[in-house]
Amino acid sequence: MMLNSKSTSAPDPLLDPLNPPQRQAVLHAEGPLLILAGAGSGKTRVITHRIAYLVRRGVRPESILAITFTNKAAGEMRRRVEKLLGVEPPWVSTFHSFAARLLRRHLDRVPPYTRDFTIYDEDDSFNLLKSCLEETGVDRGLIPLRSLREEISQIKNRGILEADALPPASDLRSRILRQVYGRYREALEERNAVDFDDLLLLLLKLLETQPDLLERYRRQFRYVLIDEFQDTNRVQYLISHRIAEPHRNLCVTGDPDQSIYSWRGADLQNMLNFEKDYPETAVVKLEQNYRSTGNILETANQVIQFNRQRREKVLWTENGAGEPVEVHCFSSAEEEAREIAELVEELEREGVRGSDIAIFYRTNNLSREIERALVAFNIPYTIVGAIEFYERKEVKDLVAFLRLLVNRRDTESFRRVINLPPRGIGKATLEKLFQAAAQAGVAPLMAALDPALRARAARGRALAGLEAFCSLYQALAGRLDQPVSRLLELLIEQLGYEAYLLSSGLDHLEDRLANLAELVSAAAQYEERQPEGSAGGFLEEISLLAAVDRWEEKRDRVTLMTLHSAKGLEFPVVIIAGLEEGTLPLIRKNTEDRTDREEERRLFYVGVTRAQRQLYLTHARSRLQYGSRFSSSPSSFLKELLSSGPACWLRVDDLTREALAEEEARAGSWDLEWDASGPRRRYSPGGGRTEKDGPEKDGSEKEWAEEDWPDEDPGEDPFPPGCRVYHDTYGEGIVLQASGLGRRRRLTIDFESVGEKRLVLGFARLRRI
DNA sequence: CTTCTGCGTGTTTTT
DNA sequence: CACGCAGAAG
Repeated sequence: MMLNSKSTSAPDPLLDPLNPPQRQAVLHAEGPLLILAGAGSGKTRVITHRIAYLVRRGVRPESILAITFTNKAAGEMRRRVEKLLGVEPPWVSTFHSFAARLLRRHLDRVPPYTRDFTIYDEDDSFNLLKSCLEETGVDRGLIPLRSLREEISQIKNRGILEADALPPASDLRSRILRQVYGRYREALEERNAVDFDDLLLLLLKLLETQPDLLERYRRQFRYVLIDEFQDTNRVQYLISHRIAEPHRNLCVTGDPDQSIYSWRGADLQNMLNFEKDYPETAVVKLEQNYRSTGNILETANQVIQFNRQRREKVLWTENGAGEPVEVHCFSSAEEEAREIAELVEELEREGVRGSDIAIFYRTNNLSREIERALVAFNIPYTIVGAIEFYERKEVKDLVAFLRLLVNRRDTESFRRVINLPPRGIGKATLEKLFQAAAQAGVAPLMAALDPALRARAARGRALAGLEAFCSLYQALAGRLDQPVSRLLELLIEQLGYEAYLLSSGLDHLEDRLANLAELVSAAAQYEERQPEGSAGGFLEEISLLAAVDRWEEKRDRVTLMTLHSAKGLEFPVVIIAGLEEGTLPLIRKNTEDRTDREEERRLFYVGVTRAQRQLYLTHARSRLQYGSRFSSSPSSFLKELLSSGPACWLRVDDLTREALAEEEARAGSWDLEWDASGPRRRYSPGGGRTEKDGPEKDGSEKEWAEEDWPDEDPGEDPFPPGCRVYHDTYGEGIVLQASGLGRRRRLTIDFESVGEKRLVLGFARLRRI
């Protein structure tokens, strides 16, 4: 990794470790700069050294605005600059955190917003949108909420804030969209809340409508750096453009081949058109890779060359070729998971640390099977994302209460906690309360706190419940000056939340109770980091935290994450699972081409280029989904990998080759059973009945214990020629001949159903019969 | 008002 | 399978 550079003049820690293009990028202090940085080309190093270099030249650290993709990356960058300089640049963050920080200072310029606004996450804004839809009386069946939400997000990412600014509605759908969007916008303002898109959009509007603010930040941020520029959306680009326009010190880095967020509004055009807005841009290309072995890089290049919409770029390295990249095929996802666990175990036996191993997959649900296998093998792991801590019910409950304390207009949180624990306030009461609030022109919480108003909305048990809630609320509101962790403790205690959990009949009670403690300790950690912090600051931090940000690399723990989360990271050993057509590339049914194969390929590329020393690609022939088993073919990406003929950098399982050949043969045939429904077919073992997930598996799994598979041990031959065997897919057969030893032993078997096949012992699930 | 049951449906990916 | 939702009983 470290470059060996012996400079003749005095050693310079900022420039010496850099190669010529890297150095050029660092030295280009003034004027627009576009750094096309291939994977593993030392981009982060260039950015940190550039920041350090600017500071050394006399630029004040607070004049530098650096935007990264995750908070984790931001933290790392700050630390690295600190190491080089002894100074931490204060403005290194994600776009969203940066926006939140500025809005926290100025959003009261856009009434009715105040600086105590709440940030709504996906879930909150989804719920809010749902009630907006109900209010407007639009038939729910007309447009799925999901797509409505998506479209609204797209609108915002295009920079449109007011519903009136939408093009006049022509069809029913856009009329509804316009109407609901308008209502949603209003509802957010009433609640003093912003969603993720608003953070960016409102900041842009603030810069566009408040000349003094624009001026101020233009003067402050004399140098702007944007990392992962290929994944910025229009609004993000405009924010940086507004700030950098006069002084033109805008440095962007990115790799078009790693653009994987177009579904979130990321716009490659930002990168491709950069030179239009900044014609005097200097372009630096970083193509030397320091991260991976030659073989891994070869694989990466082979993958990405199949994309048509790209600028030619070939990564190269001086690193050795290393081990070949391995492709493995398994009969089922369960087996895939088990074999991955076994592989991890073996690697660890060889001395690889668990934390040096990462397992990637396309969708979160693929982690389950793998997790199960790792647990069975007693291998410690951490999983990034999936069931997020801050999305758990018990955590959300408490956070909602906290939010309501900070922002009384946060009606979504109010809804969540008003009857928690149950105190007899139901839909009807709530409805009346909302009406009373609307009439009085106040937020529902304020109506509840007003004795006259609440008496109008409820009586009897419900009224008593409201009163109980209000006295609790007021007691806690009086304690807002306390540290957040203390406030949370009080909250848990006074709500009687533990007792409520225990009597709620929810499952995983110990976990939930432990989560309460973890939340309190997260707050305590926040206080330690931010002694000046407030409840509002804590809330902001947790709502802008990404899954990876919460991930702490723990020694000896294998890491599991989605390919998206893997962006920007690197691991000595990488395993990418589920390389199956339909899964990676992911293909959604009933949606034509909404998924972009090129973006899927880039995603695969991102995964491949995370690997430093070893890369394993696995796929399974069948997978459980929705409770029944579906068969799956190898990913077309694997086919592409193999298309260049025999390659020394790739070691491919015979079963994969067979599967690909089968797929090819099938393509032209009219085999109804296999061909009817596209890439995903119900699994039919031996070509017969549909197999429902049955209990018979348990019995057979035991027989595949690892001790049956001597590794490179010539001992006795478990499958001598002439013996009869059973195979999960092919059924019964007779071993004709065998060669090789241990797990790599190859068998030629004559199956009754499909004829002769060659299989690799270590990966074929064979049973002697 | 709360809780239970049965039915239908199927979420990429994440700030 | 597993979750959310609608509808009915208590």
